[in-house]
Amino acid sequence: MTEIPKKFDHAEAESRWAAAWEKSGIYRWDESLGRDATFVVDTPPPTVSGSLHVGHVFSYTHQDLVVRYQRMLGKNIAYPMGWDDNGLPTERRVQNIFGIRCDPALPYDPAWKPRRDKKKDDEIEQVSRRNFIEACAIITEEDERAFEDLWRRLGLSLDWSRTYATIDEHCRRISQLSFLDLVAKGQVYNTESPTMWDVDFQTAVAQAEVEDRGRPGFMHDLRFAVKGGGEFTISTTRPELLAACIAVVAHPDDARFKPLFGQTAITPLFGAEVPILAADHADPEKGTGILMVCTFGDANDVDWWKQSGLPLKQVIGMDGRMVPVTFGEAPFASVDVDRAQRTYDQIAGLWTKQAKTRIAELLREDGSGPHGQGAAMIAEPQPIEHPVKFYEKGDRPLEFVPTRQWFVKILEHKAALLEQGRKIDWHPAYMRTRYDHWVEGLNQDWCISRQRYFGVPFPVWYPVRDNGLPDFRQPIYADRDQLPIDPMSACPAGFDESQRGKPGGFLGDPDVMDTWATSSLTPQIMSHWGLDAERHARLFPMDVRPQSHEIIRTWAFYTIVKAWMHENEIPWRNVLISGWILDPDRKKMSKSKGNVVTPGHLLDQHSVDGVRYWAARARLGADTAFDETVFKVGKRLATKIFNASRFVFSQLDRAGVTQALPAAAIVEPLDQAMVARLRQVLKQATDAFERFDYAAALQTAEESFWQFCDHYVELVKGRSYADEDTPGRRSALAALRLGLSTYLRLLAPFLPYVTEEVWSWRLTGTGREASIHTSPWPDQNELLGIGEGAGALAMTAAVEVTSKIRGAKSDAQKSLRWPVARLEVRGRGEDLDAFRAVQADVIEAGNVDPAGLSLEIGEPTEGERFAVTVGLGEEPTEG
RNA sequence: GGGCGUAUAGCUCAGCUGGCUAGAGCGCCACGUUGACAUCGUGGAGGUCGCAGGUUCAAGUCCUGCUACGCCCA
Repeated sequence: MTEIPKKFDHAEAESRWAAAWEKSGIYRWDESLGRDATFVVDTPPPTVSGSLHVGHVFSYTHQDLVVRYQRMLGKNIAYPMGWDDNGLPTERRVQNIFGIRCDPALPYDPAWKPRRDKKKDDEIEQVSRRNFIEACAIITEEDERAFEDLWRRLGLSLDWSRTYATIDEHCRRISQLSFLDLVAKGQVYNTESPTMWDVDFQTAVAQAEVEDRGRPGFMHDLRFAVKGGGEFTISTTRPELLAACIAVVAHPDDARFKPLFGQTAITPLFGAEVPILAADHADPEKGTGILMVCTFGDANDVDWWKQSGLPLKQVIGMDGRMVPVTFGEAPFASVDVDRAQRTYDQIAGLWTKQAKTRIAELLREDGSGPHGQGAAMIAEPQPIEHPVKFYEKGDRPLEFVPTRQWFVKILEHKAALLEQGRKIDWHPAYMRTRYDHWVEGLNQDWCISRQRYFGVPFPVWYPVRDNGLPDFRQPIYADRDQLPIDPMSACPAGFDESQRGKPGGFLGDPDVMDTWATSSLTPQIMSHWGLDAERHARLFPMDVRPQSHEIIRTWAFYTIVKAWMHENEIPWRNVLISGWILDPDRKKMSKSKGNVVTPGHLLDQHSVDGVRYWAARARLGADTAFDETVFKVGKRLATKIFNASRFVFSQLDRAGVTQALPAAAIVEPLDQAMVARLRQVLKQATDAFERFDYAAALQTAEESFWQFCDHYVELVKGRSYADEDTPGRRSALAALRLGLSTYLRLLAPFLPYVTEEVWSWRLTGTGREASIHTSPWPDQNELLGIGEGAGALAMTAAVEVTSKIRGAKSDAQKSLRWPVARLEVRGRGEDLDAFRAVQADVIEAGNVDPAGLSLEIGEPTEGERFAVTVGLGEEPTEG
């Protein structure tokens, strides 16, 4: 029999149990069991950016609580972890750490090794695409290790044998399969069209990755000439796009400009003749009410241009500089070609910001105005604050640049996607509104191609025509059994490598997929959709998707899209949304704000159980302020569990009790009253967990456990200490063991280490009971055959009278063992009856002289059950 | 500008479909250590439940408006 230790060394216990759980494999998914017996979790694959903070600990603990409850119910748990390692965040880190950039034109250098010893001033090294990807792999492996170490320490009950990474071979295969399936279903297309473009990263981005940021700008009022005489003034924040102006528009109902519709305007400086037209998006209240349409200043320009049939004048390049253009050649017509060219040459090659300044200067010059009269710009530009679109990870505003991209059709499926959202249970329910709003507000198809390197390639080539240009309209798709492939190194069927880039040959698609194109498939990645139909059926649709609310529009949304497109299914039945960690000033904790707390020292100081307790107190969806005092409370609970268990087991040991005693042994009213309370707690905690409300389950279990310790255990000590084997002692021991065993299991999901530790002393059994974490969740059936006795009323009576006795001693500044010579209890008949049933235990616990006890029927004071008078004795009795 | 959420003791939070004389823990104050626990126990003091109206026999709980904060979207 294990000797029960005196102190709880949480750090030692944590490493010991983490290793033991891994060795015994209690968290493994059993592939042989069917869907109904299995509980499947679609865990967020974190972006392994290398930085960990308490926010991670917070939300991942939430899902683990639910998982541990389900495991104790006897479910076969499928709970894998994945790493979302491809994409821009990794590329950025790799560039910074190794001082490198990818140049896809360079050949692979097998001897090249990345170096970490570079200084800031060292020249950036250009490496081949394959070398660059190898460097990315090095970094992601390191980052993944750091995450895994933390997750293991946190006691997340993951099946580590199922770990995946979104760049690994299996995930590339599933992603490419998904792409080909969407091609077959007609849900994906490639086209050249203006796309939101980050000029620094030089890649397209999707609507979900775009955010509006309030930025200062200037409103410029510019005079345009009307052909044949007259003028008007437009307002614009982007005068540098003047050369790209293709039309001037005002609202169709705007009386001020109605006479101009159908006429032709002439742009200042560049002398372009452009139509004056009506357009609904022109806001009469904004600026002068009439505005220029450029290719492209904003999304309105893009939308309007698409249906206008007007030419495209692209002046912004993919690098964010003004591209050289030739006036006099279509589409850059001008009434004064020489002047237009002279003007434009002054901004060609400049960044847009510089071009704006230069153009503004030119517009101030005399003669730039309509018909050569005055300056085109009236007054000085007016400072304004306006929303500007940025890539969420970018530093400069997005531009609309026409590029060839792959898109998934989502705009035409809004109704179906909303319907899918309604089939899923959201917890809390109001979070579905976010999903609905996002779907309703979609205005672009999902752009899934990125002009990057560390990602999943498209399994696509393009035939090269006789003129040497690729034919994008006739893509050659890879065969399913070829996957995963990289079209930059593999050939399409019927071609050989010598034909790459040659007329009559082929070209590989150089782009990679958006990281969400892969992470939207996490259910399919785990289930091996498309590869293993039986396994898929055992796991899909999944039970729960835990995540936080800011990625409803991305991860949740895209996953719902894919499951619907592939199989007309929902990916999971429940979505659990965790809130955020706020700093003590209630600001969101984020790296950029510099208020991030890292979890390492918290775990050292407050123990894993203490930290998990803090996370478990936060209800789903609710943001929580970071508060270290809560960790202490959790650690205190763990200590309490440890000490209470020591007491109970030492009593059992003393009596030689090694097995659970029969239910029929619990005969004392106080013990039966404790069991009655247990019945309530069990129901409440179970109901809460069934609603995924782990926080409520914890609150119920915790509160009741403290009552168990502070009241029941104290009241029962007298009988428990008895030396002879009486029914009263046996009842106490049976109830203590039952109560403890129940509370330990109720608390096990929250505090896995301390509960396993004390469970292992005396309660470990065989099979499921080898670990508390696989032991059965406590059930009402365990309490069958235990009498109701005086019911819960008996406990209430005992607690209330005991509290009065304690209060009297506290008031008199005496110790709790100070003798009570006289105890008068007055109450109603039924309350007195309840008290009588437990009075022996109360007398013993309060050190009351039995001869001094008197009961009296009467009305207690308002709001209380009993009126109690306590007469303290003269001095403590010995022994 | 639209939407969602939150506002309850000094702090962090419970209070489900209205019945509370509004709770817990932390912190604070006082007292108490020979048998589970000082990583503790006992007791105590703390609130006109953001503001203003309304519904109701009854509102922290429902309705309307407002204010502050957080987030999402434009």
